[in-house]
Amino acid sequence: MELSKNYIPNETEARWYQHWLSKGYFKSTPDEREAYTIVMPPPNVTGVLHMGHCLNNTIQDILIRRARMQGKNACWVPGTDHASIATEAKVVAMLRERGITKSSLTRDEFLAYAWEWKEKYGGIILQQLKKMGCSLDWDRTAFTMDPDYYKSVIEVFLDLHKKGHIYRGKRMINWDVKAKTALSDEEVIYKEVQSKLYHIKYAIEGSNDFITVATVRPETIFGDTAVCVNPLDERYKHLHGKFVFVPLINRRVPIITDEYVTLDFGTGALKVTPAHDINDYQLGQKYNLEVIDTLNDDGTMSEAAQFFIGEDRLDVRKKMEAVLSEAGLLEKVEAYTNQVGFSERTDAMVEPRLSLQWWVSMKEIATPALQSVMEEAIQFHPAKFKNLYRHWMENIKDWCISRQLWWGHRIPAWYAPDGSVAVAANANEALVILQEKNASLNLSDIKQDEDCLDTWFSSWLWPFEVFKGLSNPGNDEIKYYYPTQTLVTAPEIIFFWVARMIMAGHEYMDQKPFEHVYFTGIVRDKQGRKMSKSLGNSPDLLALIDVYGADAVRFGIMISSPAGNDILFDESALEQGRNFNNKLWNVLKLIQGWEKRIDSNLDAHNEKFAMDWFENRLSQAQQEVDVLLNSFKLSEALKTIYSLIWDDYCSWYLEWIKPGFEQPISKEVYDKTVHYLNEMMHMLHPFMPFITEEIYHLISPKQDDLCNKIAAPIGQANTDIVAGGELLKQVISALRDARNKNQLKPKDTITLHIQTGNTETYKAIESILCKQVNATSIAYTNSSIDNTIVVAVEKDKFFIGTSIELDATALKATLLADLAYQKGFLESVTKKLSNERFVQNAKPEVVALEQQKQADAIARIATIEESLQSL
RNA sequence: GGGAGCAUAGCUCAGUUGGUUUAGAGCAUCUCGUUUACACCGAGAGGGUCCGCGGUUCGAACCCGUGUGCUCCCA
Repeated sequence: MELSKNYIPNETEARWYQHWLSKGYFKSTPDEREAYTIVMPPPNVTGVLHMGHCLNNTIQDILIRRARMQGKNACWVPGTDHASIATEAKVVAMLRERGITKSSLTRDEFLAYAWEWKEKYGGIILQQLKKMGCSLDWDRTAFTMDPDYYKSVIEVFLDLHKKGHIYRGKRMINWDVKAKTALSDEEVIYKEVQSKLYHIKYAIEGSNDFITVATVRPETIFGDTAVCVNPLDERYKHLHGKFVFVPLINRRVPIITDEYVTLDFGTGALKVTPAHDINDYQLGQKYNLEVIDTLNDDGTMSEAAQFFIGEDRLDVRKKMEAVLSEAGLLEKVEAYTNQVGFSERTDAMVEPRLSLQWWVSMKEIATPALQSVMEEAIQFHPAKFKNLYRHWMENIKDWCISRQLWWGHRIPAWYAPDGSVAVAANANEALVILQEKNASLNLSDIKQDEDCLDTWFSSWLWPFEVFKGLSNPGNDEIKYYYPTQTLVTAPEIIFFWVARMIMAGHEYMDQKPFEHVYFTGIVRDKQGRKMSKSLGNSPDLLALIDVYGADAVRFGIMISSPAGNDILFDESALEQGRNFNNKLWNVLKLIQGWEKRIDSNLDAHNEKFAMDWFENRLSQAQQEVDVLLNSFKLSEALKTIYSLIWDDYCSWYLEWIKPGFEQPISKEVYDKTVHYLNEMMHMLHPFMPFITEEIYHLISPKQDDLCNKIAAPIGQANTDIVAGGELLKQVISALRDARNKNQLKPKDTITLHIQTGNTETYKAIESILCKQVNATSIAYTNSSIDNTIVVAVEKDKFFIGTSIELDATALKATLLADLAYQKGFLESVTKKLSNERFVQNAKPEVVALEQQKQADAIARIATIEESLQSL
């Protein structure tokens, strides 16, 4: 078959992916083999493939394909996350385009739209992963809102509540006074507005003096329960421990001190309104201040405000200027620009408001999760994240799990009209609980909590619930696949997700969820900026795959992806991948071209050295790659394979065994060469699955597929043989360099004399050496040869004879540079050796080594000086 | 404000318990070359104050202290 000039990926990739699918290679069912399980971090159901997914899933595919080729039962589970905030936002935007507002819909109507949207657009990303070659078990595709999964999430809520880990607590939320609803942080849009900064005077108790406080929201003073100053502020030191009176209502409140207050903003004195400001709320908690809510849910002043009851807070703000001024309590008003939050839905100015939310108390469930990482039952790669994890887990804060959204798992709590609450699996069960207090209640009296659970409250169950470990406890699959082997994820969600999965695993499966966690880097652009939609610096992956091929994209992203560091993505890495594809393709073409000239009787004597060397070099590289992959150094493993193929195999081995033009090749050499290529395709397959499968089949007829072929055991490399090859490379490079420096054209032939103590070594490689440096003859000598170019490699000298007129100046310059280097080196070694303390204190082998270096340098200098004289 | 991490060639990074030459690789750059797999190629070359300062040591890219710059997480 005639092969195309360059490799064309698209057709090949689609064909092989279909073939693998039709053979069912990616499917896994429990059997007697060792399991290797990865659960894919579920992308948002709204997601489209971006570089982060590409990196993440390529890594997982490499691990899972390697495991499969090691004969393990590899199981990689795909799925998506309902992503409550992101999805709800998308659905709201879609509805808005159709002229429908969320507030005009009932909860059920909205959810119907959301599901419709999910069925239509959800999981596009999973289809895109097929293009990447990801070997996922598609039959297992899971979703965090599947019916069983939903039930499990609710069950976990009920269970944690029963155990006393879930409680209700106050939290500052964003309140939309028009929609009369809480907003998630994502639904608040911050805008810069021109405000006024009011300087208001608070009378000091037992004095005629005032302390002046600056605020942009004067209407909130009715909720003030303290005034706070920085303890270091000299202006207010005399007021520590005193009390002041809130203007108009004359509430007596303390002056407290806290570092939170900045000295140079406003007057340096802060009014503290715990009910209506998040920072004030925290201060209030710290100093046990009273919380006075002065707003109704429609944004009008409540009875607690005492003044302006029922009037809108913004109207009151305007009126306050006159009222305070009249009372002589307004010192001045300044223009002030600040950021204010507005509702994305109604454009109303958002009011911070305290609200009762659901919380998980973390201390207790975090303990085993901290332990399993510290004791390395779960290993982090790179290990540096252990510190970060420990620090966070030791200072863990309670987790607010309610979100003011509809799309998600609705909180299983019901309220009676009197505000009493029951946590239960359904309304009927809740009613029973609530009737204990009030027997006259019926179903229509009670209302379910409007909020949803935080997305992470469902995804923390992922590693076991994809096997129905909670909804169908102790089933065959959970017993076989759990704990999983490796989790691959981004370090930014170590706390949101990784830590919580570990907690849930211990709490519900009584086991860690995974053995290894591999943290990828963050994908950035060339300038180091994080890839994001708003910057528009995220490339279209499918377009890149079309241009370069999936293998090249996988190569490009992995080669620039050192473990644990961010990756700076640059298209030139993809070019490198494409070029590598092409190199592989041309290897195939070259070897295939020899097929019709195979001669079974031809002797392989001249190629023996090359074959022995490569066989051992291959084993050595396989060993190295194995070690690197075991320690999750994927990028380095790929570099090792790349260099083995490109440098050792193509640039050296193939050149050494290549038959002359139209010349036959011995069957032994041909078979070995094909065998090595097969082995290398095997090594490379997890990284570049498509082209390796293609070449594996094209190079020789095959019954099996590379995709699920089990690797042969790795041979033991003979280091002497490998070193012999390295010496040969070194000699060839040195001789080529000398040729180059003396401006010999590739076509110009040379004669070679070698002065060496190891004639036998060179006898074995004479034919290769002649071919590689274009020498017509090789002879051995005991002394210098006149009128030649002299090259020294280790202790051996090479004399290049040529009929071309030599320009001695270039040669001389090179020799002089080398001489200077060697002399400098000798000096440093000699200095070290003449230091008595070094000789006395250093380990004997280190001293011996230095002496060896010294002797070598002296010999080398003598050779160079001799060469210079003969010029 | 609290915490974690990073700093080595133009760029991205290796560099193991401190001693295998005066620090390596890939990409990029430069020179030469169209030789019968490949110009998406081949053969070569140049390129470094290992962030600054101080210390420990016979010996520091590596250990300790300190300064500077950058990144991330939490508030």
